[in-house]
Amino acid sequence: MNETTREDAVLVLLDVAARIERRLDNALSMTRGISFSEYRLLKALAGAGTRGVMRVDLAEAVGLTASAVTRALRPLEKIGVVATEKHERDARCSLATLTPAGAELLSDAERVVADGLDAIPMKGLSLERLVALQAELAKPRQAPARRGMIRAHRDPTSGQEGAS
Amino acid sequence: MNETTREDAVLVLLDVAARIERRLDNALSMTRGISFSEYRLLKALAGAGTRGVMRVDLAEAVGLTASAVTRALRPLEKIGVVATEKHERDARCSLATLTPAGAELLSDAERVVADGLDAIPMKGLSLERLVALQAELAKPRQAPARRGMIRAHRDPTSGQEGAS
DNA sequence: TATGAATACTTGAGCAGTCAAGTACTTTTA
DNA sequence: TAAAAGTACTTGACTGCTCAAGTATTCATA
Repeated sequence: MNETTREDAVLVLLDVAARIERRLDNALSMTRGISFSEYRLLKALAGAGTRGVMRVDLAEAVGLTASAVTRALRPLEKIGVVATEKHERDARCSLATLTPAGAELLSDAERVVADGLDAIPMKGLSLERLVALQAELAKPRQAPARRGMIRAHRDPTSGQEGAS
Repeated sequence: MNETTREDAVLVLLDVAARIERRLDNALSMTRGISFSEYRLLKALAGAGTRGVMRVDLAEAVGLTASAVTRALRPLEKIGVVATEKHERDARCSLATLTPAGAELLSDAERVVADGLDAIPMKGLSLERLVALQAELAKPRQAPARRGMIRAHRDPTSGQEGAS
């Protein structure tokens, strides 16, 4: 029966998350014409400052695949809120940055999100626990990288390091 | 800055939920060939006992639209884990029930989910808070039903009442 | 230094959901 | 009791994601 309680908790957690996400998504798309995913992308870009961010890191930051980021970024570039430039030393990478227009859109969107969140009483739900849970879940699933199979040539001078 | 902290908490919550859902979905589809949505549908059907459940109530229970339930139920019927019969007094409704094969699949799937959850330390995250949050979020968004616009002819004898 | 492996990104195909509109039926009300 | 309104479900068109495969590039190594 305790088993059931824990599963119920998880089911409720998932349900709550879905509702919050849908609510924020609606608010954003109605008032600013962007989706919640796009909002998260803009936020991740802003978090990287003036450095450009690679697609893969963006994907990691917002919980999408690189493929999804490629597709999501295109319209954002088209409307001029995101710009892409080449990495000067690694031609494979294209680094995305927030334009001034993008920064403005983001700050508008942040207000929308804050308003949306006002209706949601999160107090009592500890951020620490959630972060711990997140870290736990972000661990590699299996095959814990037996040899030195670490990301090879990440360049400290330009790839983002703290877009979370 | 407190504003930011709360938004961060929500963002982390959504992230955690997405990771858990993906993990369970993978586990279920690899071992039992069903998605997490399908699992939730089966569970909702089981919760209704022998009574059939209407599409709309199923949708409400699992957080999908009636449209999505219609589409999701079709393959489940095809493989024989769900059966549909007509409501005897309201020809609009089709009532879904779990077949014995469906009940068996569900109990297998429940084991898979329980195993998947074992890796997730949920302790410290109170179910009560989550449920309160869920209730809050489930409230009608706006236009609180000004006249007596309540669900009309819900039949106590067959429509489900506790499939949650 | 040539070759194989890893990495960054893009693209094609497919899937699972949404919304809007349509059908069939039931209830309300004038 | 006929018309209007509401409800249950389905369908068509679309979106936003995924995975798998392909291209271009860089790193590692024999």
